[in-house]
Amino acid sequence: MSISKNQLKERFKREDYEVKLFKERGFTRKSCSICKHNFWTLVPDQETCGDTRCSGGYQFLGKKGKNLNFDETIKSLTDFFVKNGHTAIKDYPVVSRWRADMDFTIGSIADFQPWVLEGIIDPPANPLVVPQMCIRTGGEFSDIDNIGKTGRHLTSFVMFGQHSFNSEKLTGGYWMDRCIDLNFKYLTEEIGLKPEEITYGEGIWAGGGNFGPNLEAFTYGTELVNNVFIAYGFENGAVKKIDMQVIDVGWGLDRISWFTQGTPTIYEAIFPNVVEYLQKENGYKVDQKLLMDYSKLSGLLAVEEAKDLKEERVELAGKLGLSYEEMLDILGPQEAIYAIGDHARTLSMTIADGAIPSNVGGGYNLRILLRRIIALKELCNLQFSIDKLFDLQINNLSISFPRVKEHRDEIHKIVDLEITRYNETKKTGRRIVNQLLQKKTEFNFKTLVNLYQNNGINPLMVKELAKEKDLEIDVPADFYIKLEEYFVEQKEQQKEVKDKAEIHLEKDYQTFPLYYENVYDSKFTAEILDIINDQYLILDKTMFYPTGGGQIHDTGIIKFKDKKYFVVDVVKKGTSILHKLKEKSDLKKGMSITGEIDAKRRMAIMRHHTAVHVVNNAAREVLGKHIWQAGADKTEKKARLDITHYQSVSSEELQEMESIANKIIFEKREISKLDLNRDEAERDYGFQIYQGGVVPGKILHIVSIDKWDIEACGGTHLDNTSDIGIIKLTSSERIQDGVVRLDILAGEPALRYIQEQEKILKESSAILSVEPKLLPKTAKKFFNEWKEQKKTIEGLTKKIAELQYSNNSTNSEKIKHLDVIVQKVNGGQKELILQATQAVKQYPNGVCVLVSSDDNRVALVGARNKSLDFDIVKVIKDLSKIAGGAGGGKGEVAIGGGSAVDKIPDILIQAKEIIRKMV
RNA sequence: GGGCCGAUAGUUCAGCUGGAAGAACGCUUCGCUUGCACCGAAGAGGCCUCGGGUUCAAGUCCCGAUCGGUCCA
Repeated sequence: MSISKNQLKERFKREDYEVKLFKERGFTRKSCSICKHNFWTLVPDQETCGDTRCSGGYQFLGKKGKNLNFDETIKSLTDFFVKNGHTAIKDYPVVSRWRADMDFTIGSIADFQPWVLEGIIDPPANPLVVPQMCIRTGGEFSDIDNIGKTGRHLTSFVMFGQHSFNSEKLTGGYWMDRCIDLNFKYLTEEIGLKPEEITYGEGIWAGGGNFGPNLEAFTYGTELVNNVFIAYGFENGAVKKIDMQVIDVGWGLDRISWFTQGTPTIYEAIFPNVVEYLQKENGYKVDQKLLMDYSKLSGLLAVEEAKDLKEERVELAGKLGLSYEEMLDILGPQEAIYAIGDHARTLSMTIADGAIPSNVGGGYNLRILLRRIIALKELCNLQFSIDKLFDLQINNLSISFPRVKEHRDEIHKIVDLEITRYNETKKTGRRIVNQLLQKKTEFNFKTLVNLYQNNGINPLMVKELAKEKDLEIDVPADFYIKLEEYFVEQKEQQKEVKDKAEIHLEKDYQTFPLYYENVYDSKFTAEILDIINDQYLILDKTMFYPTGGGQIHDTGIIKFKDKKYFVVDVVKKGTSILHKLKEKSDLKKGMSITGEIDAKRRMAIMRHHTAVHVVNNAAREVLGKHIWQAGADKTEKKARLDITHYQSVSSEELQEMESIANKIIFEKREISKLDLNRDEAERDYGFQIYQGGVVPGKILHIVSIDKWDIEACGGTHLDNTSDIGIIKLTSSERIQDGVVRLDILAGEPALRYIQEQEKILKESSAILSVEPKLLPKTAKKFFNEWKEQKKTIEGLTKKIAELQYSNNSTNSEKIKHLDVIVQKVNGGQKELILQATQAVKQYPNGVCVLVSSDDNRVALVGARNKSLDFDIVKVIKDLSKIAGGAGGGKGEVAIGGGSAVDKIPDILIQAKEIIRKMV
C-alpha cells in the first residue's frame, strides 16, 4: 500500500487532467521552469506555474479586488454554488465528536467521514457546500510557532467545502469537468479575475489510503483553491477505482477574503478590528510600506518544507535592509498581535463548541494557545484587555456562527480560570528556579529537561529568571531538538498493544433487534441462522441486547425443546448479533428456539442507562451549557458518566444534580424512542444528540426524555422516568483536566447503597454510644482527646524517666569505670529512647540498655553519656542478634530488636556480659 | 491515549545510605516600642495524603489508590 508520490505521479497523464474547460478555452499544458510541475494556462508563453515560490512571492498584496470581508466571502461562495445546483448545509462543530480518531474537525471532508465516504449512509445532499470552520494546531500547515510570522497561517480557518459524491447508488454528483467549469466561473465572474490570470497546476493528492489527481488554481502568486478528486485506492497491493469517488474542494475562505482585499496579511483581512484594537492600545504603528514588503517576502517562507525558519528569516531581514534583531524589534510586536488574534479566535470557537483547555487530548493544544497569548503579551510588553480581545473575536465569529456568542460567559470563565492556573504554574516555577539558583545547581540538559517536563518551565524562562539574579545561564540552542531525540528514545521502549482473539465471521447475517420494540418484554422465539464453534449462536431475531454504546449486554437462556442453554455474552458484529453460550452445544442451524432474557438484570441496566441521560442534563443545568458527555458505562450494578467540565465538582453541586435528577423521576416524564435518518436527526436536533460519541449506522435510534434530554443512543431505555425509582450520585472525581467522572446508582443498587451508608453510620455511632446526628461532633471530640492524650503520655514518659533515674539509688551497677543500667521496662521504642537518654544524663560514665516486650516483639534501646567513648551500637547489635533481629544507630543512641520475646531474660544477662568484655 | 514529577505544621518548603519530625513566615502570650517585612523572649501548632508489603525499626524502600502539577502525540 505504500507507493511513493513519484510513483503515483507516473500514473497520471495529460488526459487525466485535461478537462473540458481546457479544451474549449484552449489552455496549453506546460512545465514550470522552476518547480518542473505541469500546469495549464491561457498564456502560451507563460514560463512558471503560478505558485508562490515560482512567482517570486505574493503579487496581490496592496491590490484591492472585490473587497469581500470574512462573512461576505462566505455569502459570496454560498450564493454562487447554490445558484449552481448545490445545497448549502449547516456546518459541523469544530469538536469532532462523531469521530473517534481526532479531536477537532480538520477539513470539510471530515464531516462525511467515515459513514458517507464508506457508503454506509447517504450524504445530506449531493452536491453540497458547507462553510466548515476547521482547527489545526499542529502539523505541516500550521506549526503554532509560525502563526503570525508567515502572514498566512491560522490555527482556525473556514474551509468552504464543495463536495460531490459519486457512487452507483447516488445521483446528482459531478466530476472533474463540471468542477473546473464552476471553479473557473467563480474566479472570473465573482472574484473578477481575467481568464489569462489563472493557471491550474497539476498535482497528486493522497491520504487515508486513497489518492487521485488534483488541480490547483493559481493567480497573482498564490494558490486560491485546490480541486481534489479522490478516485483510487488499493486492494491487495493493486490500484483500484474506489466505489465512492468524491470531489473534495476546500476553498480556503480566509485566504479568498484576504486575496480580494489585498491587505498585508491574512489577519487584517479577517479580523481587522482585533488587529486595530491591539495596535491602538499600544500606540503601535508600523510603516505600511515596510509591512507590505515584509509580507510579500514572508509569503515565501517555506514552512512546509521543514527548512530552518530562523535562517530564512535572517535572510528576509537582509532583504528588507534590516538586521535580524532590528526586524524583530520593529515587526516583532506586529507578529505577536497577529498570533494573539488568531489564538483568541481559535479558543473562542473551540470552547463554544464544547472543548476545554486541559492536559490531555485536543484540550492541551488549546492550553498551549492560551499560554502563548499570555507569553507573547509579556514578551512584547503589550497592553490590552484579554476580555476585550475575546469579546471582539466572539463578536466577529458570531456573525456567521451565532452559536459562539451564546457561550460568551463560559468562554470568559474558562479563559480566566486558565490564566489563573498559568500564573500559579509560573509562580511555582519561579520558586523552584530560585531555589536551584541559590543552591548553585548547574543547569545542564537534564536539569532543564526536568524543569520543562515536570514543571512546565521552558529554558527561556529559566534564563530570564537567572538574569533577574544577575546570573548568566547557557541554554543549548538545540534544546528542543535534543528533547525530540529524547522522546524518540522513550517511545521506542513502549510496548505494543495486545489484541484480543476475535471471532471471525465468514459472512454477514441479519439479526433483527427485538429489544427496541418493547423493552419490558423478555421472551421471544427465533430461528438459528448459524452457530460458530458450537458456541456462538446467530439468530434471525433476538431480544438480547449486545454490548455497545456503553451499555453491557443482556444474559439469559435459550431453550430448545426441554434443554436450556445459558447465554453469557452478546456481541454485535456488523449486522449479526452473536450469543455466546456458557458451554459448547449441540444446537444446529435451522432449529427453532425460544429465548428469555434475565428480565431483572435488564431492568437494572435500563434504570442505570436512563439515569445517565437524566443526570447528563442535570449536570448541564447545574454546571453550565459547556457540559458534554465524554464517555459512559452502564451495567446492572452501577453507572458511570464522564462529563466535560473545567474544575472539580463540589459536593454541593453533586447534591444539587442529584436533587434535580430525582425531581425528573418524580415528575414521571415520558420517554419516547424513534428511529430517524441520520441527516434528519442532525437537522432537527443538532449535534447535541451525539452526547454518547460515535454512533454508527444510517438510522439513528433517538431517545428523548420529555422536555429534558435528546440523544442518539442505541441502548435500551425505560418508557417513563418514574421507572428509575431513585438516583444516587455517590461520588465525583476529576479523571483528567476538563473531565469529571460521576458515579451513579439507580433503583435497587441506589437503595442498597443508602442502606449500607446508614448501616455504617449506625455501627459507628453504636461504638461511640451516640445518636448518628452527633457522630461528627463526637468523632471530633475523640480525635482531639486522642491527640491531647498522646501528648500527655509523651510528657509523662519524659517525667517518669527523669524521676526514675534522677537519684543515684537506681540500680546502676559499676562495671569498671562505667555506671551501667540494664533493665526491663514497659513501653515502645520511643519511650525506651526517652528513658535511656534520660538515664545516661545522670551519670557522666553512664551506659544504659533497656529492653521491653512491645506488641510481641523485643524492643532494645541503648544509650551512653555524651562525653563517654563507648561503642553502644555494637552492644545493641549483638543483643539484637540474640533477640532474632538486627539493630543499629549512630553515636549516643542505638536501637534494635527482634521477635524472640522468650529471650529477654537471657538478653538482660548477656547485656552486662558484653559490656564487661568491651571495657 | 502515553509518559514524567509531587503530596511533611496554617503557608512555603528541608529532612542524606531506613534509627529521637525540622526551618522560615504566620499565629498566641509577655516585654520593648508605637509608621510601611520592627526588635527581644517564651509557646501553641504534625494520623509525615490513604491502603498494603519489606524490616527489629518506614516520613524515608517496594506495590497500589487518591489528589494536584506538567510534557508529548
